Amino acid sequence: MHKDGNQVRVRFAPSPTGYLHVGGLRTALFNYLFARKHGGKFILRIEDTDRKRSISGALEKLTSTLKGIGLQYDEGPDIGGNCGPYIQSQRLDIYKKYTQKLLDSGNAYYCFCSEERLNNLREEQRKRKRPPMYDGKCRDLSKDEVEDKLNEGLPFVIRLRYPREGKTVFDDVVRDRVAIDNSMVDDQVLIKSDGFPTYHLASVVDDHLMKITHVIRGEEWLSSVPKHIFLYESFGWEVPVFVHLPLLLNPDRSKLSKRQGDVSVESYLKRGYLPGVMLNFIALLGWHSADDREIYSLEELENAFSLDRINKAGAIFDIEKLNWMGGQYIRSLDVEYIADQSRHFFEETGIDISDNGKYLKVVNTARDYVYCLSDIVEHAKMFYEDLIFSEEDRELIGQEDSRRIFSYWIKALGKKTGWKPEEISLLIKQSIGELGIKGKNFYFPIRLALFGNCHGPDIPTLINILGTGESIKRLETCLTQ
RNA sequence: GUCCCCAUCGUCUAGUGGCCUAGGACACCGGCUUUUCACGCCGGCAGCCGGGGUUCGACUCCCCGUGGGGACGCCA
Repeated sequence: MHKDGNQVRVRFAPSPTGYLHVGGLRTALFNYLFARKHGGKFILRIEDTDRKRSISGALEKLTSTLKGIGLQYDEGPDIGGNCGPYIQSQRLDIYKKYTQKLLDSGNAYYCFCSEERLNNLREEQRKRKRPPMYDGKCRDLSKDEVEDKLNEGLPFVIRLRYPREGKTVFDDVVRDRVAIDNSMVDDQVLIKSDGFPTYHLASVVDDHLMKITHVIRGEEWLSSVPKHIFLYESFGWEVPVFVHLPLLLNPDRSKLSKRQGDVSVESYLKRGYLPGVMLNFIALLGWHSADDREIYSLEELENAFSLDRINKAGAIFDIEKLNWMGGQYIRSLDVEYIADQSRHFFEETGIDISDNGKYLKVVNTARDYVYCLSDIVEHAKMFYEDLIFSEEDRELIGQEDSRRIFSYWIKALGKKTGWKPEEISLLIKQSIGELGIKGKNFYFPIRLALFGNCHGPDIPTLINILGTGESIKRLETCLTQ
């Protein structure tokens, strides 16, 4: 299943931006699934080589989100492993060592060009409708020239001396064979002037040192593969298998971004989209089994997943379908589980749910209306709080017929406690007959009195949840208004 | 602009030359159920980007267009 019969080792390598992007979650998930499917290892590595972008606390947030959603990694910054450290900013000496090898072999060179010169160069090239690339000014500096500039203390970067002739052909599990002309590949900066490596150097070095067998990442990396291959070959290392995943897209088909909606996994989780839902939904963006199945637990995905069923085309992140799936899960899981997961949403609102029997009934009823847990409160609070009536509601409540209904029901319900739903159904029929009020004129006032809304669960359910005492109390409240 | 990638209902997708009169799911529309809403059930609408080949036969293979996306940073 992989080269040399070695154990599969894959990694998810995000930069610590402060939240987990749904695109990142998809990459993480596919890596995870592939590792689990083949009994391999799933590694978390933090790519914090951009000092401007790193945010404090991001690491903790990331690791807890990953674990919370169920993607437990086998090696990583907080849990260690044999190939650490797993944070790139702690591996600077390693990159330095390998950069020196590149310098020695002539596959990299010092560049002293100022940012200003580079900007002007690019601008000029753009104007001439040429691809913006480094012009190689420092590519052929003599040893002495380099020495002099270094001694002068000039700031420098180290660039890859990429061949200008020929073409690079490589295989990708998703894209098949890809060919890129070497003349199109830039002399990539490997070490920035602050001494930190860029992605290209760091990820190649780390992937090799961490014995990564399959590089599974987003398609945005496809065009830099030649640089990576050149690096592997310069070091004399084996090139891993590349798997470039189709991009996740905004509704307008551009690369999924936070400008067009919520892309933070944490915020979905916070709103009570179940972890399993996020995973299940996102697995289907770019992957699909041969049959029509769409609902999978993480464990089932681990078994069903395979790289050869990954799609080539990008997929729009469609929140409508996410919502549908959310509702499916909320309705099909054990009510105890849903109730338990929803508990804190009620507590945050200050609702007293200490009566567990009632709480379970409430959740069981309210879950028909929602696709994420936080919305349950909206459909449940009427069972706990005093009802608020609009002007229109009051008018209906105050009508003579309404008052007759309330009186009748107060009296009827008061005869006993522990009414069963079937008995309530019977009582409804009976009261309609005796009062001579039917249809909307009967149901709307009583529903309003009990629930504060003309729409919602049926009356037997309402009374069953509220209990006889509270039901009578609510009817009396309306009668005295 | 250059290079690379991609292309089946509005969306996610099944389809690997005949099983396709193109299947499923979301959304949408209609019906049933319900006092109502929601859930649920049933049904419907809707697609192979275009043009050339190859072939007895193309959604499927090839070419050319077109369209979309990505990359072109001392960001990842």
